[in-house]
Amino acid sequence: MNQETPQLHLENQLCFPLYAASRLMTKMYAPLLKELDVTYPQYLVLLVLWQNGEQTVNAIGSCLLLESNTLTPLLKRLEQKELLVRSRAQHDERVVLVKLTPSGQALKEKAVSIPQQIANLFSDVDLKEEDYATFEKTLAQLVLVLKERSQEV
Amino acid sequence: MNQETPQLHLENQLCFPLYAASRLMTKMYAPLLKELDVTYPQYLVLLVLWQNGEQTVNAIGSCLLLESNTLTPLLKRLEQKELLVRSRAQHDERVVLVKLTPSGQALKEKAVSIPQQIANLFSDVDLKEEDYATFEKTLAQLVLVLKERSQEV
DNA sequence: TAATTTTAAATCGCACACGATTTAATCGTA
DNA sequence: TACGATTAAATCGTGTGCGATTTAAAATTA
Repeated sequence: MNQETPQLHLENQLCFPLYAASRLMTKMYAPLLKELDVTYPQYLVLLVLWQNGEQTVNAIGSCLLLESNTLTPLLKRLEQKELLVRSRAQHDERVVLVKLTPSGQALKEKAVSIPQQIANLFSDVDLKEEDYATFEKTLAQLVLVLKERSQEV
Repeated sequence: MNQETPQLHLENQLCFPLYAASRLMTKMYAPLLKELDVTYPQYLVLLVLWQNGEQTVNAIGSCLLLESNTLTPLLKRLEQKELLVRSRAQHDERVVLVKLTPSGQALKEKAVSIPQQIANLFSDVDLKEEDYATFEKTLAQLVLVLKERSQEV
């Protein structure tokens, strides 16, 4: 069809492979997360809580680049599952503290094997160690740059 | 906090940087796409139509890795904006053909500058040409592998 | 040909994302 | 101490994504 504007071809965009990879990767996690009865974004919140313990909605958001408009409903769902509790901070009533329940903490034991299970799904992929290292590093750099850019008002 | 399970640390996941990069990248496009009055997924559909011309819902979906459950409502919105028309194929009434309207075709002229504008936003980023090439190649490989895996039933 | 299976979209329900606004608490300053 | 500005969550509305199901048409097969 249109050969005059290759810059608009799907395969020449950086954005699309990122969008595709992100969604496909999430789908790989789906069957594993089903065992935990959580969604992928809920899993990310749990990762943050397992790693850093009790913290504010904003703190979780700054880890995951999400805001209260997304987090509040998500946290309410995790609260309904009794994986965490939300409470107003005493020293500042604006702040909501999020803390794992014992059952939320315990769920970590079921989650520890997930990274290895995901890695196993890639075990047969022939990818140069070196190229993968470059990939991870460049991706991290990209995220950093994008974060900077998005904060510029 | 928890030093015993580094495999669950956010920074050690591959999935999270992909998720973050995808969302941040979409946000970079937002102000440019606002000029066209389309969303990012709508823009992707237009890219496919500009590139390949009239085609079925399934064909668009296989380019973008989306299915009719996502595409049908999205295409209806683009139809309401009069950027495209949907019609049943005569030879097979199950199939819906999607075709740009003149105004949908014309919108391409406003879109051609977008890739360059995005590139300009990265112009000051110090990234080795070579590393970026490796990055793009590895990302494309990753998407291929993930596509294969997701098709395995 | 008639019954069964397959296929393409559409529909449904739920859970994100996110821009924009609102609410309530705290801060900063005159 | 008032009072406007700032801050943290919550709320609201729209638009995806996607698993699951439904609908209707076409293909296959008994």
